[in-house]
Amino acid sequence: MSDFYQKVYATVKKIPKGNVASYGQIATLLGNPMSARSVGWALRAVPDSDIPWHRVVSSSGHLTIAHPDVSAESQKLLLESEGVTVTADNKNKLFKVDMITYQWKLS
DNA sequence: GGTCTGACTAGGT
DNA sequence: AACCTAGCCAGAC
Repeated sequence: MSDFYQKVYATVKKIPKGNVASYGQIATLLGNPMSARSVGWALRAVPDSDIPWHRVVSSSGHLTIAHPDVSAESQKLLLESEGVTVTADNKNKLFKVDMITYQWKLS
């Protein structure tokens, strides 16, 4: 397991319940603003369910998940269970959250 | 060690 | 507003 993965997981764990963060935001916190794609790559291989990966969405708020065993619908349910409103676009083919309201803001 | 791929993004059509 | 393109970085081969 590379340091990069560890950093990503550690940062994702810090996202408060009921909030979401973008891939780019995570990357910025790691010190590499341009490595948003790599953040997604790390989340793809999340080792345990102890990590709130569902709180990470694209910068536009879309649930652009691509995982063999987990669907965007599962992510939607997880977010809603934390009080995050998830809207459905294009007849449930794509979900998204309101970043203005729910994006993780550092204090 | 070069190439390809992708849970990304910002900017342009 | 939906779609396309070009940069980015880390992993897999």
